[in-house]
Amino acid sequence: MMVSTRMTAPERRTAVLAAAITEFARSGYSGTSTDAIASRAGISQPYLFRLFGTKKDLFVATYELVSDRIIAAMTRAGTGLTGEEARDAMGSAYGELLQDPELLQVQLHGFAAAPGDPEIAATCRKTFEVLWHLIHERTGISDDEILQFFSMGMMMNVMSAIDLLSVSDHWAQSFCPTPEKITAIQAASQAIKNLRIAELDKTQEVSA
Amino acid sequence: MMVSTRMTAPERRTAVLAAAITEFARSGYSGTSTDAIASRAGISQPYLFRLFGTKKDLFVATYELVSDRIIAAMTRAGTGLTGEEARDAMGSAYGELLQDPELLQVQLHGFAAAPGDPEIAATCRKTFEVLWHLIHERTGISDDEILQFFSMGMMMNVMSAIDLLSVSDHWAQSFCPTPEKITAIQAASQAIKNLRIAELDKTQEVSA
DNA sequence: CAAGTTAGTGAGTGACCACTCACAATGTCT
DNA sequence: AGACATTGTGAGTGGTCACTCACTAACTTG
Repeated sequence: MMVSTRMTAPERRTAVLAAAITEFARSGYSGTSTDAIASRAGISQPYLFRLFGTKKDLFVATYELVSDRIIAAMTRAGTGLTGEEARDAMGSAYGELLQDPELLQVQLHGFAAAPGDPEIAATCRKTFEVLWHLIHERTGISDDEILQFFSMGMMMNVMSAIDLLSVSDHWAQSFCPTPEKITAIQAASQAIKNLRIAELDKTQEVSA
Repeated sequence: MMVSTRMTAPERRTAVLAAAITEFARSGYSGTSTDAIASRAGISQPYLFRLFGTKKDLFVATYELVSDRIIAAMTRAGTGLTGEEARDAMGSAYGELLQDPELLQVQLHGFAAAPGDPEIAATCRKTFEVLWHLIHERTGISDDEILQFFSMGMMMNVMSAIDLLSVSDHWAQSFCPTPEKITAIQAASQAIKNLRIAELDKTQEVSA
């Protein structure tokens, strides 16, 4: 019936990771079933275990992929610049990730899962370490400024998770780092919400 | 066998909420079983459902209690002060919560659960709103400064979750907001870790 | 003490979940 | 064409989970 598109194992792994980002972003480590990831990736659930071994291994791999993408985006933004220019460029690069909230949300779910799992906690600390040195070396800003830089990043993670910018009141909009981006981010936020609703409808259709 | 200490329902509710804070802090919304909370609270699991109706209702109640405590701590710190003095006092009050990480971790788990549950997301936004107005009215600082204030708070939530201050390298210690508190916080972090290990041992004894 | 109310539990139930194993389909190489 | 390796799945399995129901134990009030 279904035309089976065979892939190489590495190809399939990256496809599974893409699905895992979406599912883990929404429901977190414990809240996501391996079944949900497998069916989103278009493979059977047993094969997912052959590719990744364990749910935790898959989560860590997903988290690390997300971290790599974030680090890559910031590195890209900072190349050729130094000092505060580099800092600002890297900061905006992180801010632009708000428009693709899945990455930030997976990161947040890594942090949230950390108190219950030392291995995940260690992975999170490792990416902190890499990012700290990246910023330190590229920008040369002070420790305090790096702390503020990270803080703003964590704030954005949370903002994207609780969809803060969907509130139109002044207090909520005042969280938007750069006013001229408000409309773009709101549009993105709305688009994602529509996508989710559409998906929900689809699920209901199927189960009906 | 067990001497049953009967309580009134409200008393029992607060006892259950205390247990829920501990369990949800460690394992989050999906990762925590109602059984774990009930047995920590010393009651049967069916009675937990009679008291709270639903796991989600219990989580929201726990999150709201935590928020109330955080807001109370900051309000207490800020009374009698204005402007930057009030801001600094409230900031240190939040910083001191690092020594009792359960509150910050429950908050973080609320944020993490938000993308998967609109009701939880709305609850999180509500506490953001209350806190924003509290800070705005008590300190009168600018919107940007409030953003920075919140950002630092979110940073501390994450720091406590991934136990960042347990790393002794310079980059990690540079995240500690006030150097003179390092030893106190590290001591607290170590004490909590010991507690957890002791608990784990106890569990293993029981199951052995 | 009897009647009523409130606190509390033992024993399930159906659904789901991480993970396994034996086996099939599809390619590649000679 | 046949041997071999790789990709992939159907059908489970033991365990856990949120939640329910019928019931008992204890306090309160007249």
